[in-house]
Amino acid sequence: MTSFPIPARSDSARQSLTDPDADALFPASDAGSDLEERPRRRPRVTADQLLEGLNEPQREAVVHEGAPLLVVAGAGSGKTRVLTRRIAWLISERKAHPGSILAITFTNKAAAEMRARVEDLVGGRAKIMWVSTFHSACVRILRKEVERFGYKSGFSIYDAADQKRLMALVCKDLELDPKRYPPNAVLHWVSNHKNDLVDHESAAARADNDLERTYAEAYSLYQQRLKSANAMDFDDLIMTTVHLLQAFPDVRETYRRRFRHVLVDEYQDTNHAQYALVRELCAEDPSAYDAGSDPDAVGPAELMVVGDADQSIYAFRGANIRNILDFEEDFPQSRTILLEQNYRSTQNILSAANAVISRNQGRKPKNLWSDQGRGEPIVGYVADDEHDEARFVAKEIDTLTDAKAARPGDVAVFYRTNAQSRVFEEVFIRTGMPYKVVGGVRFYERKEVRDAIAYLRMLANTDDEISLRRVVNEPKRGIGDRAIACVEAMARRDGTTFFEALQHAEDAPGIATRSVTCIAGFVAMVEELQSMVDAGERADVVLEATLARSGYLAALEESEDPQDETRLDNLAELVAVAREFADEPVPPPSDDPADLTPARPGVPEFLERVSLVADSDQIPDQDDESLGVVTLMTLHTAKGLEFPVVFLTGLEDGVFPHQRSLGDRTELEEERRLAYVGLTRAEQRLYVSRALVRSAWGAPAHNPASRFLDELPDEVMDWRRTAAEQSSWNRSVMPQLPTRRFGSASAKADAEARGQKREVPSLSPGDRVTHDSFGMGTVVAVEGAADKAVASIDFGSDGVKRLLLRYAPVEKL
DNA sequence: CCTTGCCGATTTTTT
DNA sequence: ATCGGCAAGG
Repeated sequence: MTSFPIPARSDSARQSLTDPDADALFPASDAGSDLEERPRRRPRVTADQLLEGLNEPQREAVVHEGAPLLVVAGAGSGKTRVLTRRIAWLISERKAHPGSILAITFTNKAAAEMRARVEDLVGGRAKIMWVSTFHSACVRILRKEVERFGYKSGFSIYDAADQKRLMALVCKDLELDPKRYPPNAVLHWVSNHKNDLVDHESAAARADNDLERTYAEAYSLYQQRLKSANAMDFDDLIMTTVHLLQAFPDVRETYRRRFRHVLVDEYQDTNHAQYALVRELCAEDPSAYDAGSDPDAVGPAELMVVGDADQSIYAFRGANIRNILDFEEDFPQSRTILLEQNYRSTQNILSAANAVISRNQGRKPKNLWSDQGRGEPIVGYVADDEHDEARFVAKEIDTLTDAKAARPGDVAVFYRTNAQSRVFEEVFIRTGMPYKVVGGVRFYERKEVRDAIAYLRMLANTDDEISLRRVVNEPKRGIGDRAIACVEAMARRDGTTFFEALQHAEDAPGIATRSVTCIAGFVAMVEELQSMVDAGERADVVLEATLARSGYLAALEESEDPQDETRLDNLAELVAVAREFADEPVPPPSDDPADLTPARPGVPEFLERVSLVADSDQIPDQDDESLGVVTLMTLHTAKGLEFPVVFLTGLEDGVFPHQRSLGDRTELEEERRLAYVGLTRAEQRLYVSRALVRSAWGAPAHNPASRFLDELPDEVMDWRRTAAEQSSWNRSVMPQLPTRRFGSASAKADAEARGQKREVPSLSPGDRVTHDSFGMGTVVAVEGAADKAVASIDFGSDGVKRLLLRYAPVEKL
């Protein structure tokens, strides 16, 4: 089963996944005539209706006026509801112009849904609100204003892969040793600085050792290359917007005047740059809008942020949990409202989640409670290995669906890392269970899709050298490295862009005549396609023309490689996505001069949509008629969602919590928050499981129980199968083969569970070893040291294996 | 100039 | 285990 994550359409139906009470505004008596039938244009919603069904703190949050407001919303406490009702309240009761509202959500899907729900309440005028992610909002501002910084409005947006490619080029130019300066590490360093609003000049100025100076140099060159390609990376979108607002008071005033209400969801996951952006837009700091110097200055916008410090799980990408913890100090006049009643889960599930999260130090205590009764116990299962774990999950879903206790669409399977999805897919395919993997090897990351996108990008922005170089010889058209190097040298010499140099490639010194002919053909094709883009042609039409005209389709069709058939399918899918995009109704042009809604569904608009989609934008809509499909995803992607039945899998130290977090308390606490997020996604039934043996990198590894399992209170647990049953079963039924595997290893593993670190055995050629599944062997060679040590071991009939000693269950004899 | 084969890294989580 | 990037051959 192939699954195509398709970007959520902006008008996608609201789904019951995301909010349980979605949305009991019109009570039972009215339910027959239901939402669809109400006149689309101007539903009359009274104040009472807007407040109906809200508890006291929720109601206060909806009607609050004036000072900045922090809503601390525990998991499942109805924060989406509060946000949508508040927005409706602002428009309907407080007569706010919908265009004066800026609501920031975490994903485009959440944004679309919020907009739809507000529309249900107040009608179509809600369309002109800005409801978007930080990144989308910034792009909209930048498209309009960034020329002041010397970028062109059609700038490209580089994703992680583009960034890496560019940084690799930069490192090569600087002749950095990739061992000492891995492009990824440099990128990470750069990203951290951008998230802290440190531009490359300041970074260079504050570098105080050789390592930092080298990084800063790479940052600087990387930034230059971005700019000359007229491109920005994700972090630039935010940082540049903040710098723009700071550098140009008139721009800042335009937006401050426009946005009178700013609402931010998932505030615990904002980074410093996003925090600064909010402050710029709200003018919270009185000194920042000194009325004396600027007579047109406006007062601060009303700010409401919603979040839960216990669900902060993005520190690794720069999120700063202090933003929410320090809100009251940052905004001294602010008010805080706590939402502690949980409407989602049974008490057993909440007790489990509370018990786990309470182990974190220095958190503000919260008392989440539910009046839904204890519910089912939490089911625990210890599997032999990851396949057994997957079989258990599949069988359990089968049992539930047979008993009509759940539909496949009610079920979600969570895991820590994307790689863990495979086993579940295998079992689900075998048993015919309908499923969908969200995230992972994403549609937009497949080679052919990236190639197609690169074509479009290059057409929309010929300065985009990274995209241009990607497609210049794809499919093969006789423009090789040699020719590229000649053209590049000329571009550098003359200070022109790479594309300009291509246009008169015949002048390049040392270039072969044959290459020149090939290049001329390429340039002609690009120029022809460009004229379509310039004419504002629909994205799907341009895409199809590009795939045909470039020979890309033909090359795939002729290919023998069976993989290329899938590639064709994927491209067809991409065209379909583009068509769907181009067919979307264009929002009515607004009278507002600051309105930036893209007007045409052309190539630039399509690229923007494609660049900013998130994993969770691809969660299947489970409409109420169908049985739906089981959803598989990482714990990170699961944030903000909820399901009647949840399987939390791979609860093993080293898997979850992740290996890399084991040595560091703050990282371990983030993992624990992730566990908390996972546990609190469940409404009715929750399963936790682990595998005694899990294969990674081809070698089986023996993992001890996750410490989070120990933190679950006994009284809420129902252990279907424990480690003790497991090993005794193994010993009695299959004594000969796996005893060695479990007999020696489990005692050792338990010891290791406490000691945290698995030590790497030191081996040298000639040593005799045993391996948990290959048996006895002789070391042939050892390369690398410590964590990276790899040994070649001769296992006789099993052959010579190369094993990463950190993971391989090898013992020296 | 393009294909084949080997080596090496990769896996934490994502807008 | 798999994929992508580099070195040698056609």
